[in-house]
Amino acid sequence: MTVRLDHGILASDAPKGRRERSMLDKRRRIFEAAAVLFAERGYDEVNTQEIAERADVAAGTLFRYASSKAELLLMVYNRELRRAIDLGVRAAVEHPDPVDAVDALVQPVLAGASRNPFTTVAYQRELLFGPATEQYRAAGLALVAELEQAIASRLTAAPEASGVDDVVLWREAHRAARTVFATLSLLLAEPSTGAHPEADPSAELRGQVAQIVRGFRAMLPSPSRAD
Amino acid sequence: MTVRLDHGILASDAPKGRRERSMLDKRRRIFEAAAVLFAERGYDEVNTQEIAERADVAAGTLFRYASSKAELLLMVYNRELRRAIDLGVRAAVEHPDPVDAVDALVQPVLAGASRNPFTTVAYQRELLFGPATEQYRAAGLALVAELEQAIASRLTAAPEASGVDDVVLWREAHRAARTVFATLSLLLAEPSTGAHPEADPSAELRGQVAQIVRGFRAMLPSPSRAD
DNA sequence: GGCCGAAAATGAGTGTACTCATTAATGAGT
DNA sequence: ACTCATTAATGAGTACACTCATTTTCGGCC
Repeated sequence: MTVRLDHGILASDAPKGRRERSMLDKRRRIFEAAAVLFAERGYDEVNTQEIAERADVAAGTLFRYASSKAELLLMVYNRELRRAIDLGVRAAVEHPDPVDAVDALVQPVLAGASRNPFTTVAYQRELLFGPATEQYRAAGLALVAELEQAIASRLTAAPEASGVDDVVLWREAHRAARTVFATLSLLLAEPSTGAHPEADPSAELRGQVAQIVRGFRAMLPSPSRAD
Repeated sequence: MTVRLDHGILASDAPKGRRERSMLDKRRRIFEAAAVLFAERGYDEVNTQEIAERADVAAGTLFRYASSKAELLLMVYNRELRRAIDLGVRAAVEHPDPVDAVDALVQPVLAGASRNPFTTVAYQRELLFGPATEQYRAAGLALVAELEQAIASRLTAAPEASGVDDVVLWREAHRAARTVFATLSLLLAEPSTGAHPEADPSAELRGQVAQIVRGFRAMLPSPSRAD
């Protein structure tokens, strides 16, 4: 059962022993069990015992792979967020207009959320307000930072940004990006707040993005009246 | 069940019997016990048993006055939010400039939060992402709506808003107000995310508000170049 | 193959938020 | 003052996330 690699392929995708393979497989089983159960029945309605059973591990073993139930949720849905961001980045390059581009960047996140609204609420809750030290939470926050970075980059690339002091430009771009994400978060919380029963969250998001991007432009000192 | 009052005083502040008085007093004791313990040791470090003991009621009795530990938190900190909003509203009228005014409206919320950063994180978490049906959560969300309304009102009162179609004006004003609150929420989550260790959250909030208000102005169709 | 230290897995145990069947208190009617 | 239906209070019980002392498995070494 030894893995023989005469060519120089990286060890990372060549499991080195029974032990490591077993752990990788357990991780996979746990991930899948959690993913399926959360999707089918929702975060609150699933208990860790069930996830452990479906993954065919003991109850305590779960917590060697994710330090809490919330971390399991983060682990699973980080992948969805990853996908949504990649989709958004690819879609954004098609749009010359900054508003269109930023809108295209964030819409996939909203779209992904509409599949499991309440589990998305739980994900947002744990991501933004959860305990500070957890590994999958940190990974999720890194994804958020990446999304914000993508938004900021797109904004600074706009033609009207030329000739503006870089420090000011990037500060304002990051502010706008942060604001866009904040708005997106609140929109994702809506199933829970029920505060603004928007007929069309997607259109509302676009409206907010338009306003924020306009605000960003208006803050730039050089008043190049483009558009 | 008839309320007999020969003078026209409202029934609400005239306890009608031993039972009602006893319940009011219990509510007061529970509120105070929760407030003190949360403030002293933080939400996570206090258990409901301790609150019950300090309030001198049985463990089960707590849950007749607040349906969950989270509801206790909401109950207590809604009062802080109420205070902060009132402060903000009073401060805002002093400022002729809309950016200054909106900034003045929201700064007290941030200031109040800095007293108990982590308990504020918990409050935000429960307020925005908690279970949908709870009474104190609904009250808290109403306060948020009130804050957003105050912001929107102030924005529509700006001179450059005159002569703009009311529907557009209010739609954009509410969007901006919502965005301001979203931004504020993220800023309040910072102790937990640690993502942007701003030296000065207050200054950052002002920067974001400036951008959002500018965006609001820029969306108004009539391009009255005021200021 | 057999031994041994290290690492992983296990599941009974623990703390705690919340429930609910039972008990106690209240006040309206007589 | 007594009865009695209604409502509040109670605290032992339950469910569930999470812990940790013990057991099992692994893999390097002879």
